Amino acid sequence: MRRKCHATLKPESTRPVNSTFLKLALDTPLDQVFDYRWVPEREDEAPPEIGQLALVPFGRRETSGVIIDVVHQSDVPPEKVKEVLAVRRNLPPLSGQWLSLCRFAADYYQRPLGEVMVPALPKNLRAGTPVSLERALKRLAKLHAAPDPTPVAAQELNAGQRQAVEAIAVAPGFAPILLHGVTGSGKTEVYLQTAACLLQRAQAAGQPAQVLILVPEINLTPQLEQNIRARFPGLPLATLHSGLAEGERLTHWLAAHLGQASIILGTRLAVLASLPHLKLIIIDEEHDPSYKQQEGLRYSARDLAIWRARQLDIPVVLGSATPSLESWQHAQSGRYRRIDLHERAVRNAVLPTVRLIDMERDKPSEGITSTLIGAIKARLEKGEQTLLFLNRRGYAPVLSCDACGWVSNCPRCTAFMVLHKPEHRLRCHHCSLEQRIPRSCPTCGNVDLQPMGRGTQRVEEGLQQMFPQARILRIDADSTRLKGSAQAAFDTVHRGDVDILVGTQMVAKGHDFQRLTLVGVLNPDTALFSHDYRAGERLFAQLMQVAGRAGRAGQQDGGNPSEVWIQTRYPQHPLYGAVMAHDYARFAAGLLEEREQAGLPPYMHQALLRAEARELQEALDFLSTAAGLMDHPGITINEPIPMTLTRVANTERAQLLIECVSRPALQAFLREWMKALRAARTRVRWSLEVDPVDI
DNA sequence: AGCACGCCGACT
DNA sequence: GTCGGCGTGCTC
Repeated sequence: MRRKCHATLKPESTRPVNSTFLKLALDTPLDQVFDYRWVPEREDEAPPEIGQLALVPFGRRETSGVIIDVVHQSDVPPEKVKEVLAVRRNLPPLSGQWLSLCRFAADYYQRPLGEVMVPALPKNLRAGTPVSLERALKRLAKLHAAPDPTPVAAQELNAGQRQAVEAIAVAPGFAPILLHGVTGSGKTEVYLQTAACLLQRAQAAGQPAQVLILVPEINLTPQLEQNIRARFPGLPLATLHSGLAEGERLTHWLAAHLGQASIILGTRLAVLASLPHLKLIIIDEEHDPSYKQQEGLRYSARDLAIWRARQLDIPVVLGSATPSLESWQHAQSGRYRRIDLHERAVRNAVLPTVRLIDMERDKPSEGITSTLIGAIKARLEKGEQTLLFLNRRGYAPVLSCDACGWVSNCPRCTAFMVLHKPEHRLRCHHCSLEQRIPRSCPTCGNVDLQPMGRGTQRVEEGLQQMFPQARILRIDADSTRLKGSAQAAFDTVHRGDVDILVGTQMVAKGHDFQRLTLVGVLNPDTALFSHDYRAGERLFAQLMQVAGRAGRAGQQDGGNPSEVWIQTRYPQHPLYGAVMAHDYARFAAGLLEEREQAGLPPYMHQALLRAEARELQEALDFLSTAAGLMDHPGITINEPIPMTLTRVANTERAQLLIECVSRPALQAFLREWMKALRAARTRVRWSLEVDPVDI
């Protein structure tokens, strides 16, 4: 009440000298900050601080934002300026370093500041409802008091690992280190001992310290979390990933923000956490595409992590058996330091033997060649496990009618409806439309509709017929839809209650299955001829990764190394040659040469303007107009083209590729271009992606 | 993006 | 006569 009087006291007079305005970053697509008037409740109330959160009226609703400045003057007409509803006082303000990180991300990816900052904070902090920090803190104490598993001593390091730990630990200031080593070379041990080293040193110096460990997928957090807890009993650990409930997320975020968690383990979103005492960043499987956010703010968590390390002048470790070409090239040029782990650190372990099966000679039945069937049989007899990898879920990618040529097209997308047999459904993997499986052909009435091609469900069915006694388990996005079911499935495999595991890329990452001695790769060839120039790189990484799943059961008894069989129609393809030789360096050298000649990343910097409309022509026209909006010396703007998957959910999509050899020049152009595009109001939905990965 | 206002078609 | 379609406009 009193506030109202104050506000209307003398609207025409000069502003009071002591009036206070807050500049707020709000979660809105409008690229601007918003000024609000702040009035003290009591005479002696101190003004809010930069980095605190404020609740404000915005349009007809209430929203909260981050205070990015506190000023005594506003350029906004006084009648438009509204008053702050509340300031969250019971939270230490977000640091200047965190604000700079967000400012950089907003600037680099061309998004409004508030759209970066606000979604990076737990919803429960944003809401107007008061959050009792005490109760949060109590939960935190509980979190730390969780019974730790039996402590596990640090493993003895081999020469390569020791060199890596020392190099990282003594690194002065900003030091990007590419840790290159195959599965089983002991990268995790290097992470753990490096973290231990830094934390101990900080503790000895009486300094608080935090280590951020990023992993590509939620599925990988429980395993690593267990490792960390076993190694560091009692050490406060926070986890951050999208699987957390809001309450949990708040608790863990607070543990990080208040500096109480020493180790923060998380997926890409954790890179935007507030970490006041950050001293080391570790990015596991740094090449993994999951580090790229594919909607909203399309950031690369790896790139932001590196920026963050530079900002804080701390080391950052990028670990991978198959580094991204960007990182590999930086290592070649000397910008990153490369450390190779040559040996397999696990005792007696040798690399699995990788062999090809020529599908032209050995015709598969039920998608599996006789060679592979024989190898599976041998494993069943010895009580060992087999993993069959097929990156295609569902029963069959398309249902068709032999009589008239009808195929199960999605009515809303330029894609097939995928047959899901256990669910008795046709399902579009792009718009999620579902239909019953038609009994007969919708065009000609033929009752004999044929599934074409093969997904994990069909392979599972075929295996059940071939090996009726075997315990077969399928792990893919469909079989693990329920929360916790993925973990349960992996546990079943680890317990040894599975003979044959069939899975998509979900099974390719992270898990070591001790009794697994055979990996079969069913249909990798499609990636060889993809229009996406990164498909080969991804396939190579995937094959190396899935090959690494083979455990050491046979070897510990002095048996043969594990086997990997790849079924292919192109056994001469150089990619497979490099996989068989476990030779990433050769493969990368070849790709880098191709990329340089073709003018592709990492020798070129790209951005992609995407447009969506009801009619394709509208989208293309918009892109043409956008292309002609500004002069662009030194910048290549290509022809607008329809996207490969042109229509999704009845929306036609097109894109425009922008290229420049200079990143700063591209950034400068994009900044001006976005300003111009935002000013030109259009009916077409559009978005910009900087450093796109799927072209 | 939300969330309003505003002006034309099928219903209790 | 209203309910409601989504076109246009604004958010300190």
